[in-house]
Amino acid sequence: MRAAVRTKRPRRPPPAATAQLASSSRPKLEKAQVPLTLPLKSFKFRLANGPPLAPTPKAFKSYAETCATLLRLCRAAATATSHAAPASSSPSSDRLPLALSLHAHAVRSGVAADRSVASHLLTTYAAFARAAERDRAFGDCVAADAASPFAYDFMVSEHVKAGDIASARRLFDGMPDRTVVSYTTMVDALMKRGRVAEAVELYEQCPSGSVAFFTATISGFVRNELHHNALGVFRKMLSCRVRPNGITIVCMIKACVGAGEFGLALSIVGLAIKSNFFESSIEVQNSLITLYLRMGDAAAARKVFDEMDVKDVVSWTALLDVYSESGDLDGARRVLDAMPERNEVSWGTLIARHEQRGNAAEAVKLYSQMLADGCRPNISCFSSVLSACASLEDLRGGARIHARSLKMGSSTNVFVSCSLIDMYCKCNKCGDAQTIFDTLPQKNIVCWNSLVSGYSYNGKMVEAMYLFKKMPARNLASWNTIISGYAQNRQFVDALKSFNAMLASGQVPGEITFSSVLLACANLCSLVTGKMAHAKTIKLGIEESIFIGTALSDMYAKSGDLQSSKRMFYQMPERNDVTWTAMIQGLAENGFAEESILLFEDMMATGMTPNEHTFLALLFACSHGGLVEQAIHYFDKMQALGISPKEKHYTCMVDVLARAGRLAEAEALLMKTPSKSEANSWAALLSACNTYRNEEIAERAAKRLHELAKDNTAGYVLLSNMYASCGRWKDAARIRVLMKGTTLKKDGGCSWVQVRGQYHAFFSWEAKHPLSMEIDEILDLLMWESSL
DNA sequence: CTAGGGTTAG
Repeated sequence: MRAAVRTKRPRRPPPAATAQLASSSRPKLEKAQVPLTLPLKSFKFRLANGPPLAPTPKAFKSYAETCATLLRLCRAAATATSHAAPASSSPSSDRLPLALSLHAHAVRSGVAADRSVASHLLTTYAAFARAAERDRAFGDCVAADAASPFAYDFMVSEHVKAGDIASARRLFDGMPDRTVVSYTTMVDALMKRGRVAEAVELYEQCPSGSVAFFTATISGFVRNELHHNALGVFRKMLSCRVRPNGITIVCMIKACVGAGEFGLALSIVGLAIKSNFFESSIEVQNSLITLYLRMGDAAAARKVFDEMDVKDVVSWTALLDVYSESGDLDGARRVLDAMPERNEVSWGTLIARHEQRGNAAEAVKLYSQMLADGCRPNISCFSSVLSACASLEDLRGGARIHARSLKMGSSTNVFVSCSLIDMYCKCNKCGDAQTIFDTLPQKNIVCWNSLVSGYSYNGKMVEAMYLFKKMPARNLASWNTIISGYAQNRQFVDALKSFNAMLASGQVPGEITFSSVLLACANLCSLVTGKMAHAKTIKLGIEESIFIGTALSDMYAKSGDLQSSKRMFYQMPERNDVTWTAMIQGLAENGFAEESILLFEDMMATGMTPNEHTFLALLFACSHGGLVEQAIHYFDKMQALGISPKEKHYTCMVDVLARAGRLAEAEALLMKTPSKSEANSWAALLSACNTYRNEEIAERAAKRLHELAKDNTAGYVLLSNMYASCGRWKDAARIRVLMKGTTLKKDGGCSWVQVRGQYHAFFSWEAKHPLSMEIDEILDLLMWESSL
């Protein structure tokens, strides 16, 4: 019975079985298992019948071929095992001892040095992940002069796969004749590790070129964001008459997108269609979706997706990004839910987009949903969600993610580490950030910049500068970090000093640099320095930039040169809400309240939407111009536009009302303030009470101020002055005593002069200037002379 | 023994 069934099956398999075989996702496994039994049986038979000697050349050849075939079958079994499900792994795993005994017999029979057998031994051991035996087999190969170029190629690639570039390189350098395959392997490995210079050297050394060789170089340049070099390699490839294939097209589309060469990209797409790569390759179609998306043609991207016969996760993820890029994050979420399968990249895309658009809370929420969906976060996910935690200042959440990244071994990745450093610093945990930094096995320049920026964020400019000086290398971002750090911490003199150091170091400043430098100039009212900075922006050809233009206009206004400020403003090719706000504020601060209000009306007329800062500038104008009615009008208008007033808006309103003597209204508004902690408003009211001699409200204001202004020196000073001006000397003295008791000190005055590009600052509370002794002496001399 | 290069996110 059994025999009958067996003999029938190979002749005419049942239709169901054929269908199953055809649809199997692992045809290799089937192929390897089916023919293995017969040759093995005959081999065992030979072993059992005496030592297999090879007396005639014909017999030798036949025996070597048998060995090679058997080893190939062993290797195929090993590869099939590593890809197959665990259940089916047991029948193939016993092939390793077989391979070992084959090896022994091959040695004894003298066929081990046969090129084919030697190569098979090498690949078999590699397939069974036996590195030691593999290396010995290769060593034997070389010793017996049986090492084919293939054996060398294979070993180079094995070292690269193990991450041992040094060994790969050593082997490559010692190769008798280097093949284009090993050149390809080396160039690719070096490019993937960012060692572009070495890769380029090999690229130029390689005497010939294949599609894979050129494509690997193109891909390497793209990976290292050297898109124009990639385009150059493509031109070289064409001039060498090497025809691109689908993989080349994919890499070139990426290169063109990176270089912004959309015209070239489209002609390459034309080439792909002509060569029929487009129809046959899902990857080419996927990269086309992204190409159209980056060109800003979402409809075309959508069309490519819709017309695809077969779509995979990548296609769906690309579509998801088509939605998120156009700002439709809800649509992107719908795509995510509709996808037949999702992976961590799909989730990561959505998380990153939410994080970029400032919706950090949603990013964190999506992250937990991703985990619930069973996706393991990768480097990018960690990086995005940690940035989200940083902006939420969510230390607990951030630390939890830190723990997971530790468990997954991703925490030492530079991207994740930088995000971690940033997150801990934003949560005011500089110590933890420093620990992460110190324990990093390899740091890049971004890690240094992150920590410098973190210290600046926490106002620790001494630490920031210490670190900045210790940096092994500095780039534009490093200089921007330290300069903006000083500017944000209002150490404007230091900001300008660093700017000068930057210029001296030969680093060319960028837009961000100038926005900090101009901010410093504006705050120091240093028109000369500001003008020099302006000249530099013209020289660099960036004065037309919206950021630079705004900063310049602001700098001129703050320095009192309204003429230049206005000229900058009106010359700008385009203006945004920040630009308008800066000009409105500039006019207000220089006392042109009416003009400021008129400019605001112009802004509204152009259809620009004002923000809370715009209204603050406007209310400031009203307050300084004493325009009470307008202030009330704009205060209402602001709320009508859906902008809720913040403390500073209330302060302005209280100020304008109080200055006009409408003290009761001011007090009433202040009582309505959602945040009761604004001491400055009470101080403004108190100050006005002083002017209008309203002791009744003054008492209440003083009481509130006293409660709130535990650390507000201005409040104490005002209160004390108020009592003094009313003749209530005892109260005034009491406040002064109170100030001393709470270790509060009135902020000292500070002034500075610029002499030959150097800033010299003078402080009222201590003699900090190194030459203060000499300066004082000369001052005494001058005073004595003038008194004569 | 026929290798070596690839698609989405950051």
